[in-house]
This record gives sequence, structure tokens and C-alpha cells, in this order.
Amino acid sequence: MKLNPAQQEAVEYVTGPCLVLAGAGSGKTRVITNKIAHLILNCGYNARNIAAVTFTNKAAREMRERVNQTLPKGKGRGLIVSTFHTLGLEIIKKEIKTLGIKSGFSLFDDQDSMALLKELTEKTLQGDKDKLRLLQNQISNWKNDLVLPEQAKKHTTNNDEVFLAECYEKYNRLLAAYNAFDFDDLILVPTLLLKQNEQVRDRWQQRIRYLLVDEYQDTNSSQYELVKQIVGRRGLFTVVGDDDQSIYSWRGAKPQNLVKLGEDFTRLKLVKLEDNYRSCGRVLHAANILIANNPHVYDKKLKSNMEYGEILRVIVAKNEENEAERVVAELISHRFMKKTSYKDYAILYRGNHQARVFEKMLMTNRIPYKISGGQSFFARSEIKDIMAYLRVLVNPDDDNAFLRIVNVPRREIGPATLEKLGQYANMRHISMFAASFELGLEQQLTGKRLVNLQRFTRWLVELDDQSQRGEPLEAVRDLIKQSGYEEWLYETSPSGKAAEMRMKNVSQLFGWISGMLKGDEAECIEPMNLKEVVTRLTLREMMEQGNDEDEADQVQLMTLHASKGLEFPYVFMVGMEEGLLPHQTSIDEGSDEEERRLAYVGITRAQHELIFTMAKERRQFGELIKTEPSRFLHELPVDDLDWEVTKRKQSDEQRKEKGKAHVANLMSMLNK
DNA sequence: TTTAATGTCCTTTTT
DNA sequence: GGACATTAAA
Repeated sequence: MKLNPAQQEAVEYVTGPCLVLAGAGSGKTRVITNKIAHLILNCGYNARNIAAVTFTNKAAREMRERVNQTLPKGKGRGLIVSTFHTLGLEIIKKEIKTLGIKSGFSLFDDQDSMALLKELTEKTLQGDKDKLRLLQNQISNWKNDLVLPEQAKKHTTNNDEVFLAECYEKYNRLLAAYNAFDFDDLILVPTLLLKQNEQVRDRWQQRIRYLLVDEYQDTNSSQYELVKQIVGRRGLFTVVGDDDQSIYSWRGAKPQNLVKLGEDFTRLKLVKLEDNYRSCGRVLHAANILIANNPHVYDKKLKSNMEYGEILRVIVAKNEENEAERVVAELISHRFMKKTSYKDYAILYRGNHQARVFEKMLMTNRIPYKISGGQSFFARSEIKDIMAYLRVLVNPDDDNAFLRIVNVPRREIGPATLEKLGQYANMRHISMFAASFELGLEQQLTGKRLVNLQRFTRWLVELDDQSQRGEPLEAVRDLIKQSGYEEWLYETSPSGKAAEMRMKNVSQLFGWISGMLKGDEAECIEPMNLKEVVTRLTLREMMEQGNDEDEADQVQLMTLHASKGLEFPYVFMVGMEEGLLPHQTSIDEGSDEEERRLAYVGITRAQHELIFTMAKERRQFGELIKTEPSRFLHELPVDDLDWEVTKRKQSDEQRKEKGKAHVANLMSMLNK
């Protein structure tokens, strides 16, 4: 397919800063990939001097794939396609000497950093969840705004702020002591480095001569600053964004960066993409009407290139279970009649917890499904355990990881022993691991306790030796085997089945590690060392390696946030209720604009048909709550909606039975 | 020191 | 209703 004039214009303007305002489904990824190809094939750029940056790993992966399709083989070698965070990680790794950091640092995810904060505020906040979240949020905001602890302390106006700033300072010091970074550091540290160190800045400006940024409306202040540092005065870059799809302001994204760009780069070229190639007219009409309720900086209206399409249905179910039942029944009969595949359907919801009911219903109907977005895999305790082992192996100073696994499985190293060890380590200003080898420790710990502890740390040293000797894979295998983790799982899990599942997860993790250590020549994936593997896994990159179910025929379940950038022929938007879709917290705060954009994102995912569902009552922490239809449903054009409301309870029951019979009937037909 | 029972929070959204 | 933590008992 040829590019339309606007897309063509966006691709061919390469002599200065360029902002592409790309509505949903207007082919922005096409513009980016074609522009990369244009730069390489027609403008004399070397691929290794171009970087394309996205926000999610999924998007980065997809973009790389599409670039490889567009480009002749081998021409894409050296091209950087990554997330902001991975780019930051690359910069840190390359500049590790300049930064004066030991190699093999740990990466703390949200849970790790929360655990750290909990620890250092034990006496003051005593585990107050609300306050802890506030603190974590504030620290994250500071980091996103490039504010260091010293500056944060200077600008305090009251005691609360002083407290927060002090925690921030302590938190950072603790991170440094563990030789660790958190996610925000991956942007903050490189940005400050580039800003302050001219040599480093030159080096990276030489390396990255043309920068492309996807989903620009999602950048926060430090990310924007990183962009500015990289493009420098040359200002050769393209950013693509859509203020109507800004749904991440809660994590510091500043859609105003779109406006700021015009102020900072006066030569900025603006290209609007308004032709939509994804959705039918009715879907776009609904989306346009809905989003018109929000204020706008740039006016933009999506135009469809397809027929008007089916009416948008609203299914009002009795409760959550019934909602899931109706969706699944609808899906089965629709698939049967239209001869479609499971993967053509997506179920989109506001919060991850909503997935559960649908998962159950799909499972009982033997429908293949895939839940994406939910970081459930890396949140599993067995995975966190193994990851902690690996982190200690790679960075023994990581006391947090050390504490997690020192007694998992049981090694008779109890709290009392660890307390003594911790005190000693603190006194000597060394890590607990290092402290376990010190002679002076013998005064604190008696025979058996010391033996148990040292047996463990010596074992770790052995494994590290093995890994250093060039047998990292064997070391990891031995680690899992010799720790007795599998046996421990079977002892402690509620059932043998559960233990089996958990061990399967461990094996899968091991499989990924093995793949990453070896690399993959066909896929142009370089072999990594163990340190790198561990940091990459914490960034949850390359997870999908080895289980290429890209083409698997599965119904897609995900949050509205996770659906951004994707498209599906048939979409169910479930839980369209006040308090859920405009989320209660946003109602309380009196601003529903971002929630409306979220609804807009969901609607514009649909290509052919879109069905909204809601439950009239919903269980919320054990209590039944009556619900109201989402305000967004009322904002949609009446003529395009078809409400299916069950009026009487009786008919509702009948409908349910009928639905069940229908499903059974269809299933038997399918099985023939 | 480990297990079982009771109690408490909770539900945004993600790198 | 369910994950997770703290408490009570063995």
C-alpha cells in the first residue's frame, strides 16, 4: 500500500525537527518504519546512527520486526530500536567507568524499591500503605523531574516535605550501597550524565544522529530532557504522538511536552495524520464524539476509509459472572457464524483484577486465551526467588536479594542469625554477604549458626566461580538443583499440582536464560553474559522468546492501557460502569479527562465491531454494589448504540438458560 | 521454629 | 472473595 500525502510528507522531511500528530489507526508505525528506511536508503544514513525509541517492549519488538520487513536484509544492522529504559540501560553500561559504578549492578523493580522504602521507614511510617505509596510516588516524581535529593531538601515548605526528602536521600544512599538502580534511575542517571559531561554527550550525539520517538505524549520531563540532550543543537528528530491517547500522566507523562516541543524547536515541522485505516465509520464517529468532550490543543478528527459498519451494542448483564457468560456466549456464536478465529477477539478492561472472571469462563468453555500486560509471571514468588538468587550471584552486595533467599529453602538461618549478621555488616559498612566471611563475625555468631551461614555463602562463591569460568549456564542449573528448590516447592506447596506448575515456571525461566546466554544467530541476538541477562529479565525484556505463540489462535485479554497501539477485528469493552471506567479515584479528584482518553483508546482499537458490556451489580471486596452505566456510554451518539437491557428477572433467567443451551448446541456442532 | 488460624487490607493503569 | 500478614498453638 502506498503512503498517503500526509504520511509521505512526514517521511520525507528529514532536515529538521518534525512532529507528527497521528490519530489512532492513522499508520504512525508505518511512518516511522518507512522513515527509517528512507533515512538509510535515500539519505545516506548508516543504520547504526539511527535510534527509534518506544515505551513498551512489545512496541519495540513489533517495530523492529516491521523495520526488518521494510529494509533489505542486513541493512538494518546496528539500528537501535528499544524502549527509553533499555536505551538508558545501554548508556549506563557503556559509561560505567565514567559513572564510577561497579559492574554487575542490580535493577530494582517496583516491589523491590517498595520493600526498601518499607524498611527504611519502619520506625516512622510503620508500614502505612497509603503513606508508603505516597512516598514512592513522590520519589518517582522527583526522579522524573530530574530533582536530586539535595534539591528536594532545599525546596521543602513543611515538615511532611522535609520527611519525604530525607527518605528520598536515604533511599538513594541505600540503593547505592546495594549497587542498585531503580527504573527511574535508568532515565535520570544517563540524562544527568549527558547534561553534565560534554565528552559523553558528544560521544552519544555522534552515535545517535537521528532520533525517532514513538508515543511522544507519554514522555515525562526527564525523558524529554534525554531526547534534547541526544539531539542537541542539530535537532534532527521525528516524534510521533497523539494527545488524545495520553493515558500515562499518573506516572509522570507530560502531554504538554507536545506543546513545549514547538517552543524549544522553533523550526519544528508539524504534520497531521487524520486518515484512519483501521476502523469502520461508526466506530470512528463514536470515538470522535466522545473525545470532543475533552479540551484540545491541536484539533484533529479521524476520517474513515471504510464502510459505516454494524451498530455498537451495549450488553447490560446482571452481575460479573453473567457479564463474562454473555461475552463468552456472544464470542462463541459470533465466531461460528462469521467463521473467524479466536485471535480476532479482544476483551478489554480497566483493571487487571477484572480478568479473573473472564479467564474462568473461557477456561470452562475450553476457549484458548492469552492474558497479556499482567506482569503476573515475574510477580510469582518462585520467579522472584530464582531472580533473587541470580541477583546475588551477579551482585553479592544486593542485601535485599540476599535476604529473600538466604533461608529459602530452609537452611536454618533464622531471624536471630540475620539480625546479628546485619548489625555486623552495618558496623563494618559492608554487605551481609561480605560480612559472612569476616573473622570478626565469630564474636557475634556461635558455631552452628556460623557454619550454616558460611556453608551457604561459600556455596554461592563456588557457583560464582563456575560462572566466571565461562560456564554460567551450568552454574544456573546447579544453583537450581543444588539449592533443593524443587524439593522445597513440593514440600511447601498446597498440592503436588501447584508445585508442578511452579516448577514449570522455573523451567521456563531457565529456558529463557539459556536462550539469552547462547544468543540466536538467526534472530541476530547477541549472546549475553549473566549480568546482562539478569538486568534484562528485570526489565521483562525478551520474555516471549521460546514461546512464539504469535500466531497462536487465542482470545486476547488485556487492560485498556496495554491495548494501546494494537488493533482487533472484534472488541469487547467490559465493565463500562461509573466508578470502574471513569475510575472512582478520578471521579473523586473531579477530573475524568484521562479516563475519557482511556475509553477513546479502547474504542479505537476496534476494526469491525465493538460491544460494550456492564454488570448491574458487582462484587467489591465481598460486598455487592449496585452500579450505574458509565457516563461515557451516555456521551456516545444514541443512534449508533443498541442497548440490550433485560427488564425482568424472569426473562433474564430465561435468557441465561437459552444462552447456555445455545452454547452447548454450538459446541456439539463444532465437535462433530 | 515451623505450621495453622485468624485478621487485615484491598483494586487503577506500567517501565 | 482472596492475597498477605500477623498471631496462636504445637
